[in-house]
Amino acid sequence: MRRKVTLKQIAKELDVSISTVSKSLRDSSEISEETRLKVQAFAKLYNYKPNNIALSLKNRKTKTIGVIIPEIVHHFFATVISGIEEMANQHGYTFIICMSNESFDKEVINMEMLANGSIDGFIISLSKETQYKADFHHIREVMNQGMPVVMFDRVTNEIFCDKVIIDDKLAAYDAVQHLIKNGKKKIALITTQDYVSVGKLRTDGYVKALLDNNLTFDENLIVKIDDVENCEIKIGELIANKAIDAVLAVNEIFAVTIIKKANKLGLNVPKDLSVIAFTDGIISQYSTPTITTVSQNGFKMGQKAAKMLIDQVEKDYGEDEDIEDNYTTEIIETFLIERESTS
Amino acid sequence: MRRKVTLKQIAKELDVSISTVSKSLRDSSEISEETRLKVQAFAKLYNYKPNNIALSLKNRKTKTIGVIIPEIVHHFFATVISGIEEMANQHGYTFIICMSNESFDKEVINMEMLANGSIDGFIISLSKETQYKADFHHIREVMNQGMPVVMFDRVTNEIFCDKVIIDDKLAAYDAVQHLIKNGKKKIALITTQDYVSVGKLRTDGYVKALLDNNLTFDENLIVKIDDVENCEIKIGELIANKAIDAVLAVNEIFAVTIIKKANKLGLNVPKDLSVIAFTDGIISQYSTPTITTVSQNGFKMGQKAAKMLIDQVEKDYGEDEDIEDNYTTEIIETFLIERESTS
DNA sequence: ATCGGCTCCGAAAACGTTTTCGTGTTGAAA
DNA sequence: TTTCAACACGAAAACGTTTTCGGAGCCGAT
Repeated sequence: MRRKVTLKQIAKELDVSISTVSKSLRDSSEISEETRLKVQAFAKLYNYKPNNIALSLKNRKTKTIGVIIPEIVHHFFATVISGIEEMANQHGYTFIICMSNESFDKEVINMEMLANGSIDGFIISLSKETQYKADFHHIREVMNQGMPVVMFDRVTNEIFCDKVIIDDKLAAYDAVQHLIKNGKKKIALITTQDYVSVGKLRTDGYVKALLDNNLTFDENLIVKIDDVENCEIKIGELIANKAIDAVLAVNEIFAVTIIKKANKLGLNVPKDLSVIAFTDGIISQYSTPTITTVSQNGFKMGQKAAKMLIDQVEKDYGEDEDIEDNYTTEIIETFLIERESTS
Repeated sequence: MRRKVTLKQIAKELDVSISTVSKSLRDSSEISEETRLKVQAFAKLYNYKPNNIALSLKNRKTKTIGVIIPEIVHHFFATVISGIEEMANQHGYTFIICMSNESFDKEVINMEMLANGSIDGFIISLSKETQYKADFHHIREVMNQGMPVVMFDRVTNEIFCDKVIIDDKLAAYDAVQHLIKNGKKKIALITTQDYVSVGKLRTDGYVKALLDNNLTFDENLIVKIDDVENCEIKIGELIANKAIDAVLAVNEIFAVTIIKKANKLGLNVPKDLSVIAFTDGIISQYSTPTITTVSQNGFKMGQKAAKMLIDQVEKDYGEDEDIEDNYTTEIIETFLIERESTS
């Protein structure tokens, strides 16, 4: 149970100064070869590794990213994390994950908790409640302290910072276009409440596609669901009463739910009802029938977000105070993965 | 863009010493009420928060847990993380996640990367490759440095440390028993290679259940799959050639795959073929039919693991060197969630 | 006047690094 | 013999805390 060895201990043991040890290990030319080798050998023997915390304190850089997401038991977010980890790892960064559980308060607490020097910057996807309240003071706070922030997927126009998103409106537009091309005329939309940024945009795209194709836009064909738990009822009503022939769902759960309902009613998917879902996750790949989805490429989003953040962090270092606030918004391309739920 | 304010700055501004500021903020009785309030007001105004890194250095405790898992885009592991986060948060801990991607080398690198003082202890689930190689020197290494380690799910008997697992053998036994009770006689097992600890145990349970019920144990009814990608072929052969009436699958993917194959052959699940899967994830809940699963309760596993680790970390603090090495292994109870794939 | 005991505060060490700036010792050139 | 550079190394500051210890200054008691 030998505890970690420090420079001081090595110095004492070898009867040289701490500086000499440090320099030796960093191959400084100030040190004679003899001493250098001696120190290096000793350090290797005792498996010396510089203490990260001490380095962080000294350099005022932790090489750690704070990631705040609504939840982690969620294919899309898990995929984003995966992308973040890849990029972070590549650049020698680690990351701390906090979950807001869609709660505003927890989001705030987590940010404050990490903003005390523990991390170099944030990657965040806003909680529903935060988007609902439209209260972003905590984000401004950390940015004011000079901490870079990158938002992904659930973003807001009220904050100027780097962002990574997909073109939700266009993606929805294209999906609906695809359904129309296949002869569908009565297309429903199952989405979330409008305060969720991506939900609103997808609705816009859906509406635009209908109008551009001279289809009547029927308000009643849009089902807005606030809670995944109780989606069954509303979706059940939709399929039972509206004689629709296609559906665009903003997530997999909604999609698989309506497919199940349709099957129960003796409807065939995709013949009687075509279904497209946002978020290409595990459900779409393994449900019966498999579901056509809009691929969000969470992995790439994570990579981009991490890259942007790291660039910001390391840029800060050079320019000191007069940072040009030219933030960019990266748009990740989406594409339709066609499976059995459309024909 | 005011950067974070420090004790030193406050001290200078108020023309007192750093000690006075520190003590004031910690409500020390050494400081007069007047000074104390003045300092506190000033600190509040400038939104002072103690620098975490400095505290970590001073206390030689980071209040950070290192979590190493094979992958994160995986329902079970994501759930465990969720449990860890809950417990960690409750105790004021944060955690850093690293993925081994089932690679031994990456597992080692990640551990070494974090063992330099960045964290107080590890929670780890071994990578497949590590279990295959049975090389655990990196775990021993960090433990020798006095860093607590807790393993979960994918564990090894060769390391003595706290562990959190389910009783895989018993769970498999119970699942098979359930199938037998329902009149099934020719029960197949779709599992992984034996070096994966849980795979081996589940096989043992499967075999024992058969023998205890005087059913013939047929080696050919066990399909061992190394790679999820190519599972379709082997599973297809099983269902086509063996005239089985039930299956125990060690994960959801295998289960849903055989269900799909069965459907294609015109077999009805559960009537012609009953299916039980390990790991209660999202697929089982939404596939058609929904799948009966052995619930592993990843959330609870995460909680327990985090609790055990935190206890170790904070115990160390008191007892110094003569730590009683009485490690415990927590067994999380499992239960069968009956759904449509069994009758 | 001296002493003891408060109250209130500051200096300094410590955590483990890196880096700047001295400084002492050589050897060679003048 | 003096002078000067080159070489090899050490002292100390800095990062931001907390905490121990040592005083001042003051008041009341001897």
